[in-house]
Amino acid sequence: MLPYEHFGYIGAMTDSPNDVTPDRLCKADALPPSDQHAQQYAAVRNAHETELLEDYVELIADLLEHQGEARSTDIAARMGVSQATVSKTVTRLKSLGLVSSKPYRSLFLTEKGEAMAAMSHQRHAIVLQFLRALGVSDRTARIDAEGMEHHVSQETLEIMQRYTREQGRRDA
Amino acid sequence: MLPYEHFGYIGAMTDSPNDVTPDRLCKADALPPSDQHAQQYAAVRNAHETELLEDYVELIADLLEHQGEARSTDIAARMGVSQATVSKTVTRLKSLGLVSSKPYRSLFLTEKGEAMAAMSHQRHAIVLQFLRALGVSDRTARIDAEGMEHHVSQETLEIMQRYTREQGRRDA
DNA sequence: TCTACAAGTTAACCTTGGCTAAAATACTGT
DNA sequence: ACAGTATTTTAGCCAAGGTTAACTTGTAGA
Repeated sequence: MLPYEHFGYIGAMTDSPNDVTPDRLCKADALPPSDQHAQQYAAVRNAHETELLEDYVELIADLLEHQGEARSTDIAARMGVSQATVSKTVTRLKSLGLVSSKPYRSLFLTEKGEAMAAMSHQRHAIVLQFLRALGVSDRTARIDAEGMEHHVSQETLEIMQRYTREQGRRDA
Repeated sequence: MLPYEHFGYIGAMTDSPNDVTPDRLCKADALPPSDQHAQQYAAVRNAHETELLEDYVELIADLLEHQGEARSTDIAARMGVSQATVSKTVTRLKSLGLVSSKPYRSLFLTEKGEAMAAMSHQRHAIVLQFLRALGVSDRTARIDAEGMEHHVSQETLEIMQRYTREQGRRDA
């Protein structure tokens, strides 16, 4: 069974179709020009390339901070993946100059890796806080943030940040 | 050069670090339990599996609607990939029962494919409208929506929808 | 100390999603 | 009708990210 079959959103929507597709997005809405359309997909593919690397680096930074060291076992457990997979990915991270380590020893971030981790962490935090400020439950916000963070442009990040800030003021 | 190096978000943030990391997310913030953490990543991997399929199916539906037929050439141009890639992916879509076609002929969606396309389209529309309602520019909203749509849970979708609706009322 | 168990690595394999180049099929215009 | 062009498919290549199984290394306890 395909994952999407679990999603079951269609049923939940049929009662208010007008809210879903206002005029500017309904049937008559034309397709964007091919080249622009292609650029959108290219952006997504581009994001995919670094997504996993960012997740690793971010996780390694978190482990270093909270546990004092970053071990493959922990990464494997937290990523829900086998140790062999971690080992292979770490090799790649090393070849990209993001991570350093001696064989059979725990992992460290290079300067480049730390920069990436810091950026990733910021982005993650902004998206997570935004979702919570919107009213999304903590559990869901965490899951969604994990997936969304790599696809949010700087423009949108700034807007999310502003929203979160204003929302906080409103509560106070 | 890694794609993330183009992003350059760190510089933009250093002036207001307090807005970025409030107490509950700052250094002291503990890691979630391993198994829950693993589930988050699993959810992302799961989304990745269907992402591309959904994009294809959604695009095929759009082409059928706006151009009357869905040809590999158009898909290749719009996705920004080679025709060979399209051909291979379409083979997979057929084996999954989402698309049907005769060799060297244009493509159709099965019932299952249409259901997926409809769901995908709805989700896409909700996210896009939400971003625009937030104040994101059209160009950016399109790009971000394309990447984000596959990672937004139903709970968040409903909240986005409500926000967009209320925002619309406020404007009126 | 040395033996067992835990942790890390390596090898061999799979699928997906890209690519190019070449072959097969469909379409169009004279 | 058929020659030439456009489209689609096939074959062979590659890298990424996953797996299991077997091997190496590190470490802690008797």
